Amino acid sequence: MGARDVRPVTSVDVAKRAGVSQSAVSRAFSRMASIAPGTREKILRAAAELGYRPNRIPAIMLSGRSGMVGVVVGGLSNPFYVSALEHLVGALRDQGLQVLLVHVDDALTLDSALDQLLGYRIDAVVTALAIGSAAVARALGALRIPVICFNSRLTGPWISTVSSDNRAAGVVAARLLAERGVVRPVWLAGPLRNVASVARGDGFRAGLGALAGDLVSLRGDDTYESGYDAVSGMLTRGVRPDGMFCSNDMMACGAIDALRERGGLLCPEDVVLLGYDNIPQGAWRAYDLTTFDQGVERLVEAACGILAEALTDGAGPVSQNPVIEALLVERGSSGGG
Amino acid sequence: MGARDVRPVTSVDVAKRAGVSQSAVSRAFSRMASIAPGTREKILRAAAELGYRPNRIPAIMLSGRSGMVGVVVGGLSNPFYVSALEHLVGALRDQGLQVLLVHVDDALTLDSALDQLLGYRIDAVVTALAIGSAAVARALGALRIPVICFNSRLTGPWISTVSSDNRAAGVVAARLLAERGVVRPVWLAGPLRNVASVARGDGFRAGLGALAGDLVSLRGDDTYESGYDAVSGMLTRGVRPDGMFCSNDMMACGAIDALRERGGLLCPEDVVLLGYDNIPQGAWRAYDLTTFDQGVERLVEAACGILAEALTDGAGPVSQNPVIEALLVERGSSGGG
DNA sequence: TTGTAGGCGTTATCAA
DNA sequence: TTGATAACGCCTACAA
Repeated sequence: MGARDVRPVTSVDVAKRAGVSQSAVSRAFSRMASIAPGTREKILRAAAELGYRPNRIPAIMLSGRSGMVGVVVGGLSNPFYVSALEHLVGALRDQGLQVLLVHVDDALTLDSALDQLLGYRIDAVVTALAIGSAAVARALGALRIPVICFNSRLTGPWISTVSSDNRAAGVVAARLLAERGVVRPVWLAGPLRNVASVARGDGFRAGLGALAGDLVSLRGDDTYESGYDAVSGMLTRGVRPDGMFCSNDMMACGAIDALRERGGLLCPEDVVLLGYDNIPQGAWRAYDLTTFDQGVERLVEAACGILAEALTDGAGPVSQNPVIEALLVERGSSGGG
Repeated sequence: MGARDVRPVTSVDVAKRAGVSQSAVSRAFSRMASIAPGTREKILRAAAELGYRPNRIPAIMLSGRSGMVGVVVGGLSNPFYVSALEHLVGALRDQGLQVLLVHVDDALTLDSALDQLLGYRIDAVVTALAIGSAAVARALGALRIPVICFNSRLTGPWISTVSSDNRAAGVVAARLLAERGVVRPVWLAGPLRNVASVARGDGFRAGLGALAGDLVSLRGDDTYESGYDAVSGMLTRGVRPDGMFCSNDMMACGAIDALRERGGLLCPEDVVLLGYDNIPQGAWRAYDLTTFDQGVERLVEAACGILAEALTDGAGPVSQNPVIEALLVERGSSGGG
């Protein structure tokens, strides 16, 4: 037994020092407890002297609620998810909730990770996984605690999803390209399993109207490299677009670089190009990317609202699916800004 | 009392169903406990039928150890820190440790956040705060649990710091510029409080030798915008460098864009330019940035090694300060790659 | 190998 | 307003 094992100061220690009962100490640290101001002060002084810090663990045992929320993230290589995480952590803190962070590579990791988290009696799960397989849905639904997703298609009595209005944004993108006189549009999609990407593509096609017949569709995996490669391949095949909508900003940046390097095409002079997410790098001068802002603050706010409701005492399973409008941010790549 | 309040399945429930004592259930789920294989199997079956999941909270009460590590991050706008966080979370998981994430804006937030975390009886704190003020050091040192920092200067019996060899990298950067025939070097520093940046600058100056007399020093705040602005200002003042070392990749990207847009200067033709961190965006074609890779994996590995030692039963305060060599990654901005 | 019983540090209930 | 006492769910001697 080394120095680490010095027993932390408990309420009993404080009680002894302050000459009161242990329950009095508990009351001194509780908001809505009736205690004489003098007693409380005496206790707080004793507590400060001893360096006492209330232990939350026993309260968790009694209440069955830990005040912790499991936050499951996938690849953080996309700055959009990082930003979402950042805001989420702050918003949860403001609600007095702690974040138990889990990073997940595949469904297997998810299962074992959730298992672990359940041992800690987390109150809810928030996930920003772009991808929702059936296995994931099953795992999350089985938890029987509130689950909140971003841009997913998962459903179930305990599952809520906060989405950006992907389809509407796709329509707006199409209209913008049409306005700019685009006649050879290209759609750079994300992975098929990314439902947000699918919705963006659907909206884009719908918005193109008659022009949709000429639409060239490419597919990437939401990374910069995949955008670069997809466009390089397209150029090699002799396709030279004059307008392009990319399912996210990372791919859009790759597309811009490929257009310039492999095709000598510049945005917006030769190609009117749009992305999605409004990541910081899109605003960097080398890209100056027109894009859609999902409104991370509003997404997170909606998520936390649902969470608050779901965690209300006596609330049953909560399932809501708010949709948040994405806002066009015009910069140079579309000839705006 | 709504649906959420259905009492979770406990070991007593399982015991009843399996027709054994509660302690038998506890043993069935514990590694090094003597239990008859048949009994264990019977119990596991009953547990599966009931959907029992061992509750870790009581064990925390008994042992005083939660298996949770507080991870404190500052701005996640720098992808380098994101990558470090990502690796860290994975590595801690592999050690059976959970991550309680805290996002901190200022010393005040830190204090209250640490207070909260202590209530959860976290076993240690890992922080990737770029900035270590005296207040932060005091707050962390007062915890009396192991604290591990990245690239900090914090000291104390409970505090360890894992650093990249910032000074040595600075020397290497200077030598590389000299080799490339640079005669008008520029150093773009980060904030003064960033000790890693200071060390990089010291090494750079030392490595320049006689050339150091002509060194132009700029200061940014580690963001893209600050790099862009600092270089724009420099160009306005008529300074036209032929070599540049930037304290991090974000500023380096800003510098490259400013050199091109505001000065018509290209890298590497006109300016040999280096960054630090090896963030993914540096590899994007628009930047093709030569940089130093801190070796996140090795940094994290070192941190976890220290942590494992510090969390060994009976270990006293552990304080180590390993330094990890940063590796030059040559790409186009220095004329290499 | 198995069961019984005590205790971990709080909060909540009840009596004083 | 206070203090004594019973939980909370599991782990761990100790006894059988």
